Amino acid sequence: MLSASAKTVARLSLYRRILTDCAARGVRSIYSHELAQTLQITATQVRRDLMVVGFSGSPNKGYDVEALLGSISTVLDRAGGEQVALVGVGNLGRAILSYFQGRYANLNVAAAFDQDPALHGRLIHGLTIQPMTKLSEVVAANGIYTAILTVPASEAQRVVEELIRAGIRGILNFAPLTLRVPEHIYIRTVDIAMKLETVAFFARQDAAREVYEA
Amino acid sequence: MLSASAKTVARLSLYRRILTDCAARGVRSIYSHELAQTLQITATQVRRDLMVVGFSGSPNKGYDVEALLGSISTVLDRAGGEQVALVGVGNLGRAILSYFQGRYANLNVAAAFDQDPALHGRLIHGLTIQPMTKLSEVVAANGIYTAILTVPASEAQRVVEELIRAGIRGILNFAPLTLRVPEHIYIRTVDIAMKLETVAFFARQDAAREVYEA
DNA sequence: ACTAAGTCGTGAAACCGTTCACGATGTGAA
DNA sequence: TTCACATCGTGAACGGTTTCACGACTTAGT
Repeated sequence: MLSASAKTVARLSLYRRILTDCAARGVRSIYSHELAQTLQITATQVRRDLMVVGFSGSPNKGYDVEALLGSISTVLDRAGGEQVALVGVGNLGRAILSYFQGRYANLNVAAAFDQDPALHGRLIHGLTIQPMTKLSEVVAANGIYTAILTVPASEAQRVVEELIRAGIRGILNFAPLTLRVPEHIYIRTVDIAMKLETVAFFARQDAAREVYEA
Repeated sequence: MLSASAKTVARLSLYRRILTDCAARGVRSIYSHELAQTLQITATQVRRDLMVVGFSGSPNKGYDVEALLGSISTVLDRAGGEQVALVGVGNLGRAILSYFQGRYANLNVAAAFDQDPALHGRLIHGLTIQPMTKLSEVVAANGIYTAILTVPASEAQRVVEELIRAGIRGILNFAPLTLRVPEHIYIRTVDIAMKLETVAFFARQDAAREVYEA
């Protein structure tokens, strides 16, 4: 069993994206410093990460693009492709559905749910919106264990409990609050307002610094 | 000049959200461990962060909610409210516009831009979409230095250069690539596909662990 | 007034992730 | 073949963040 940190896994995903692009352009091999430069990290970092997946390059040719792609995919991908459920088909949910529409070969939003009866049965970005009551059934039938949660903050805790009951073990949450989940559930929250506030803060600091240093 | 790390600033934003809620419910004071529990971090972490903003509580009453709110807001907020531009009014851009619509008193999306002439002049979620050529003018006129970038990956690097030329110093990027920006520009990328892949990876690991440990 | 209980503020330690530094390795040129 | 060179793999050092541990403080109860 491979033990990689969340940061390493995240970077592996980014390496793969670059490698896929390289492969498409016919590039056969790549050096750690090339990958590093594209992502604006250090070459050592890249080599460390690849060490984690147990991949070796050659001191002269660097890394074989196809082989590395395969190696990373073995680590990141689920056989048969990762099937994901999206819960909460509001504006953000739709945007995400649209974004994933056939974009990634191994990462597919396979079902979409909403509690609003007005949406049930409607076809949105290629998926028929289903009622929450179908959750367990669909999740089990499709071998889904990962969900994208795009419901209002007020609903999120309740819905997350439904998800877990239905067998979901990994959740990407967009509701701006900290959800309570059992130990064995992996959950990451993307808090856009918080991120934006952070960006604004540092943009302002830089402005101030310029002023003071002038 | 206050020197806080990005992580601390991010948490301050979250503390404030909780405190705002407390204030609305009439709660007068709060202990570090209460804030900690809500965010699922440690009480020490909370106290450290508040140390950074120079706020003191009392050993018996904890922190005064109103006073702490004011203190954090002094650090995070820009006088008159933060004005932000959104560039790229596709599905995700619209979802974000809709989300910020009057939701935060001190954080306002003040202008939206797109390169598509078909969108120019159209009113979407309360904003009239403007052509990119208006960027400099509008940014200068509204004192904007922060932007949300929701354009396709293929356009992102070009657009980010336009933003910087127009005076933007902080960028929240949703395009799935690493953008090249000068030293003094603060940029954060939210890469949804990468995040989802990470979540799926760990959800799968946990599943495997359960199986092996059983 | 004194004690017990609970929280705050913070120096020091621990932890994790990144970077440095360098030996090992493979390749091409003389 | 041998040398010069560039990159790889990795133990050790480093730096930033979190957590521990504990003295200081405040209040309530006796």
